[in-house]
Amino acid sequence: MAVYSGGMSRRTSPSPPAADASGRPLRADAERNRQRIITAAQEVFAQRGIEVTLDDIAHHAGVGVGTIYRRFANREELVEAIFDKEIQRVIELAEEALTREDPWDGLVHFFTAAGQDFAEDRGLREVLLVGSHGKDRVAAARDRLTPAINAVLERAQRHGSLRDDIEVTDFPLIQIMLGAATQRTKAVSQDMWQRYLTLILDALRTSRERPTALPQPALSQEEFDRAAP
Amino acid sequence: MAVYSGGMSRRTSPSPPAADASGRPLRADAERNRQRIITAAQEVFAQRGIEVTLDDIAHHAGVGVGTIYRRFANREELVEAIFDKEIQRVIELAEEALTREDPWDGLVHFFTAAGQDFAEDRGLREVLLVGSHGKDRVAAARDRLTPAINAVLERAQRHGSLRDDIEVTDFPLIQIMLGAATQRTKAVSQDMWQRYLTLILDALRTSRERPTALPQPALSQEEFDRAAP
DNA sequence: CGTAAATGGAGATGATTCCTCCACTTCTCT
DNA sequence: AGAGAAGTGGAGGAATCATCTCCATTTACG
Repeated sequence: MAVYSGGMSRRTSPSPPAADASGRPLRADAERNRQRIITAAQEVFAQRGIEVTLDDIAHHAGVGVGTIYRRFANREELVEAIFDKEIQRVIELAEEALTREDPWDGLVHFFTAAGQDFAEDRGLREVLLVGSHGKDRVAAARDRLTPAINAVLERAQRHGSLRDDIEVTDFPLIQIMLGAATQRTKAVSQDMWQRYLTLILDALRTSRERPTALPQPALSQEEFDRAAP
Repeated sequence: MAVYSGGMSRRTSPSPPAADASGRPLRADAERNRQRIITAAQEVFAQRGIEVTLDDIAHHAGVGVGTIYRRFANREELVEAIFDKEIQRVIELAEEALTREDPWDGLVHFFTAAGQDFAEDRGLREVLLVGSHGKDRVAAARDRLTPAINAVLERAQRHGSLRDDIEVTDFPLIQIMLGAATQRTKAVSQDMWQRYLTLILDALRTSRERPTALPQPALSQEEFDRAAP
């Protein structure tokens, strides 16, 4: 009963073929299954978080659990394999923001692009924002991420567009807040987080005369109820 | 090994003595234990959420699980008994906000008081904001809450201080976001949510020239890591 | 002090998860 | 083509964990 469903978002790029412990490359069918497992894990983690069972992932990949355990020693190893790649991407996003000409624009772009990644990937939120899972790996990633975020923020502050009292740790906390809004509303609207990001950006500006137009209409009471998990 | 620890915050008011099914009042020791159970449940739900086991609550109350099951048919019944009271309090907060003279002031006060309640009570957040638990009871409560919130918001909008594009469902979503920030930071600071509420209030104003001073300094990187669950 | 009420907490019951194991299938290489 | 190595699925062992029941014992109270 295969439920494998093919590619996911732009974040996916095929992993390089893996070799066996003794250096021998994987048999063709094994390699194919390995890719399926990785893709399935990305999708399932993204949709339902890191707590999902390996049985779920196996089922989604259309393989047996045994097959997963043949390639990954245990759950943790699979989780790492997936999120090393995804965390890397967020770092690139921050570095890229610095190349934008207008500092405020760079900041907005960074908050939005990261928000998009987090909105699409519950697993990524849980690993990178909530903590508690795979501490070491994540701490290392954060050490690369922090200076980049800092640069984005400070550049916008010198420029006068970002209020002075914002610091690095505000970024993950804002993303955590947006993630919570996403979680609560995603059953009904994928992009509600944009409404709240726009609000928060209005808060981050040094000053403003009028509200920025919100990109999403508020949920109706009925939608809000329907979205309840 | 009793761990019963006495009163909690202002939210506590002793429940009226309960009567047995046949109308007979409870024996003195039974009544005492019933109160202990209720208090313990409030405390434990508040600290660790509704998912805690009844064993935990029993232990915290210094009674056996059997004693809980003697008073409450099952888990769900206990949860309801606790949160009916707490939800009621939030409703009162909204109604009270309308009595404040300045509309913006009323709104700020309401968001803050509710934020405080949610920050102190993880169980309340889970029941009232996240949904998924005790749908019916909560839906009923929400029907009373909604008009009150609406009144608070509309009054501030007519007054010109609150931006026009905010609606009722923004309130619970903002509280959800603050709750997420609280959850992530509470191990290190109880009041971080105030920093982010202040930011959000700056977003909700129709216009402003300067940032409002933030009531809490940002977390340091080290604190942020240490706060990880 | 006798009796009805109340109690504690071990354990029955039922989920749930991770991971192992091995009879069987599928590849690959000569 | 056929032997042997590599790979596979998924039932089920082992561990954990939560709800709720049961009853020998303790406690309150007329």
